[in-house]
Amino acid sequence: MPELPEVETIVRDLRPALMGRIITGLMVGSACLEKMLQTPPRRFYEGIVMEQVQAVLRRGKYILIPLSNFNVIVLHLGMSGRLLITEVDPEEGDMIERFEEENPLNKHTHFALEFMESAGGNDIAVGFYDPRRFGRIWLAEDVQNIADLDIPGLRNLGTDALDLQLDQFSELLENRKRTVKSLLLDQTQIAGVGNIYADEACFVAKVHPARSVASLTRIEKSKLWFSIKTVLKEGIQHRGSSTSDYTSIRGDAGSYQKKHRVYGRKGHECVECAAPIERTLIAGRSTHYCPRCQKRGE
DNA sequence: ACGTTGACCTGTGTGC
DNA sequence: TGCACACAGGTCAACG
Repeated sequence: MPELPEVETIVRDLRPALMGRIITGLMVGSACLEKMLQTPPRRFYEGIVMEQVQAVLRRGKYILIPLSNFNVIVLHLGMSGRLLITEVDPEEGDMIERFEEENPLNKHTHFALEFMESAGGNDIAVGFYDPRRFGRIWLAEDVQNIADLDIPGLRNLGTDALDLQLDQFSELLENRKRTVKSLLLDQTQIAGVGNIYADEACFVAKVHPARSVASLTRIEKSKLWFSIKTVLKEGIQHRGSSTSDYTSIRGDAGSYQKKHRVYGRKGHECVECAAPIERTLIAGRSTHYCPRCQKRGE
């Protein structure tokens, strides 16, 4: 589900809610134990309990939560993962217990963190809801430099799409045979772009997603670079795309799906030329484009 | 060095 | 209503 704009929205909401709070509890469901939690639960618990949240950061589609003991909680939401925040009335007793019993989404809430009140507010819990269980959770220990976290996927992560400069982007395209779509989705090259925003960026740049990157002209390269930035920033402004699962930490939907130009619009009229949008498979992923605005040739 | 395919999972929508 | 099938925002490994 979540690509850069969705994860960025989550991080921006989570940051003020968690900053300075102390972690007091942990809930790990059995489904989570098997695959999702990548650090042994006892080690995870001992590495976070009574530690204070120092920051809430994003790298590509990963969420990082550095703690006062130099450990870092790392989260990846996979396809269907959501973080949901619950404020707890102190009268109601143990929040993790309540979370398990009363949360309407509890069947797929496999993991939760509990935070002590700060500055007089109520205690809160953050639940990790993930029906498909592609999400992953790690604890990186004794992290001296946040830039070299030893987590698979993060270790080889490319430059964050929002930080990518045009000259860097052009270099990534040099002498490569691969398709534009597969390059945009490759997290080791560009971090944060997923299936929706790859299609949207190609449309805005008027580039067919099956073109080889080597075939792009200098002007097409810079248009594509600018289009990536444009659609990601638009996505953030609209608090993400909610086409099926994604919601914010308060459970509300983003609105960028209403602005999609091609993604999920198969058979609908192109917003520019009214030709019907087509859907095909490129790099194994569902890909949407306008056959008239995005020519394969040249 | 590529692309493709299947695996990992559950839920939802469609067509018969 | 039931059933089969296609499809879903991500990543990883195996194969050709």
